[in-house]
Amino acid sequence: MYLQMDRDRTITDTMTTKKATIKDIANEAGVSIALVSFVMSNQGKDPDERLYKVSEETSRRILEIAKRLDYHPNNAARTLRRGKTNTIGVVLSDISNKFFADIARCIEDRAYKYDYTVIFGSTDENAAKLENLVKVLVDRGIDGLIIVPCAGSEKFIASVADSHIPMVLMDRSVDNVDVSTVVLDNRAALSLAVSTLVDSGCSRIEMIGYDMPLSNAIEREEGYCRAMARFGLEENIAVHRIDFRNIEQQVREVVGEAVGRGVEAFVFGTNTLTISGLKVLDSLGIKVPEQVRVVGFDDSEAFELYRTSVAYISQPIEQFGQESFDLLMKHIRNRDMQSMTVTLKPHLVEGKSSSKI
Amino acid sequence: MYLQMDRDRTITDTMTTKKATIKDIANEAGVSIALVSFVMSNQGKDPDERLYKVSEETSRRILEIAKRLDYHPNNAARTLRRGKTNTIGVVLSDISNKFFADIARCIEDRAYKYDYTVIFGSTDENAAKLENLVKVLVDRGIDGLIIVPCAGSEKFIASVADSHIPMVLMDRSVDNVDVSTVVLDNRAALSLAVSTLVDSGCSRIEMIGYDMPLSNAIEREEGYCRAMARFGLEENIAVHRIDFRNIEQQVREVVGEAVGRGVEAFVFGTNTLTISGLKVLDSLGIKVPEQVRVVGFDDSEAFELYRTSVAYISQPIEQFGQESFDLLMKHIRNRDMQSMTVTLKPHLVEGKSSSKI
DNA sequence: CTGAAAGCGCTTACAG
DNA sequence: CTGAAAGCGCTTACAG
Repeated sequence: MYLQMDRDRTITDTMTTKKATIKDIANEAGVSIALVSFVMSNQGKDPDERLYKVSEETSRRILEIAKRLDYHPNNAARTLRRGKTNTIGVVLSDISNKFFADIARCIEDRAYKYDYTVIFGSTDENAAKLENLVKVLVDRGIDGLIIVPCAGSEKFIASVADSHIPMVLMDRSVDNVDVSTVVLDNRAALSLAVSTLVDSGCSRIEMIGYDMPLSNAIEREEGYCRAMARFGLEENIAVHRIDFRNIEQQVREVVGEAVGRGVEAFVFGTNTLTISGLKVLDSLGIKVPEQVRVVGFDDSEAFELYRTSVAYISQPIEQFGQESFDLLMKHIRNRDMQSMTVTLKPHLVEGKSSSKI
Repeated sequence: MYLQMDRDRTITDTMTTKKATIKDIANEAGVSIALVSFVMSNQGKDPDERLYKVSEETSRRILEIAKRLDYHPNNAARTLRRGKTNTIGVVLSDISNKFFADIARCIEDRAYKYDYTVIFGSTDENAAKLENLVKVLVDRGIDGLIIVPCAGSEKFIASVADSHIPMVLMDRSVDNVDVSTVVLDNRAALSLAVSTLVDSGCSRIEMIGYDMPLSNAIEREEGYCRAMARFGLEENIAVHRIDFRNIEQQVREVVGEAVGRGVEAFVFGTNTLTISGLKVLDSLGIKVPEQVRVVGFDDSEAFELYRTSVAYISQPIEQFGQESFDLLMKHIRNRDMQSMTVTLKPHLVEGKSSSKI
């Protein structure tokens, strides 16, 4: 019991031992806090670029004391003074979704390199949640935002753009808003998917996508339709739009019905839909690619495992993360920069299910 | 060109229109900034708990002006004054790994509820990176840390614990350090795995885990060995330790060799190993469960898809996130709290590959 | 080469 | 019920 109390007292003591500040260093070194601040802030800088010269000896002494006192600049004070947080907010659909988790990781790495901190938020495709998240982040004082817009958030996105907070949209674009955007060439992606299937002898190819008014969903549909038309398969065009709140059941119905009609191949519009579709096909006892061919979307460990593996459209994840971050940095550094759109190229990963038999 | 300039000027104007502060509100309302601050900080609070009473009318007027001026408290100033950031750091292995991504999502949701912001960092099982990340986060001034320790980080973890920064370890424990921890009952998990396989008629069951001195890896091995012993299968015990930097190749060798020896079943120690193992089995043309049975670890969309699906140990992801966060909150609120360990229960998700034929 | 001082926006005893 | 004032830790002209 006594031991316990001693231990607690020690904890409290340590707690009240405040962290060292520039004031402590200044006292110890017998110089002004201004000098300490200056030395601390000009560490890595090229001597010629420094505003003032500090004598080698003083500088060294200050640095040494700082080290001894285990000095760490107070971030809040610095932020308050500088008006810059070195933090960005990243608002995406769901960070537990593999596609976004992968991108998150790339952004994290890149931000770390640039001495930026990133705060993630998931919207679950809910516009109210997106709005709330962005507000919280802005209140926190982020320097910029990377946002995956969701259906219904268009007006709010426009208002954020108007407020001139540095911002980059990712994965999906929003019409009539002057904002930088990083997206996939979705039409090219679906064109790739259709071509592959046509090459392998299919003509009854149907698409399964989301029933959401999102740029990427719309463009993927368009890409599918155009590609089908290009191959003279207009009459086989069929797009099934799935409500993302009820994926499992709807995919089951759609796939079951389509297979019954003798469809030869499916193109799925997202990774979640692909997984769901493969499960359904499996449970129906339908063999891929023997009975039905499949082209999925996004990388998934599942695709490689699925029987002799399915083919899928692979998005350049790293580029998504990097380009979004880099573009945001540019906007942060130059607030007057023109907004721009970066379009990334997809590529097709062949699986036996799409190749010629 | 002129239009362009006009546009830029507007941007600049907007930019220099500074955000409203309590001072602006005070001026507008004809009261002191102290009063404004007080009103703003006691919004939701029970009137009886408020330190002072402010006249209804004044309060309402201030709130109204705040709203009109779109006032948002400056986070940096508040933090500087309060010495509390309402931000926690979460350092995990790799946020793009499904297991951690899922947990991250749970922590994010929970933190959001409690008005906390969370900053994630990935270590890639690299102790130096972990150390660096934690230092950056502490410099940023987080209120607490959730850490997935990696091999080699033990001493550093101990030093962080000594500094009395509120901290919770997750997924893995560290010996001889007085720190709260949330872990899976790994022995129970492997016991479940082995029992299931024995039930389905296997006796030549081998385990494939990581070659890492981590508590969870060690406990899973122990769990496997004990369970095998309990069933009188001591002589069949075989644990294969994989170097996590070279998973693919090593798993290929180990699995290939074991199958050659007529092994009946594999227990994999993590999701990554399971995926890797299933790929190898597939590429070797070995049918699961007909030729070899498999019990994997962690949920993966891939498992359900894998042929007639494999069985796997499912970890309670939500609890991992929630318990870790809640425990950390307790430590933040009560700095003298005794550290404690929360052990979560695994459960087995049956797949046809493990069930009796 | 170095120091004194103002100020970033907020909170919190203290005084009335 | 309300105000004046100090101070959180830092940066940045300004002055010498």
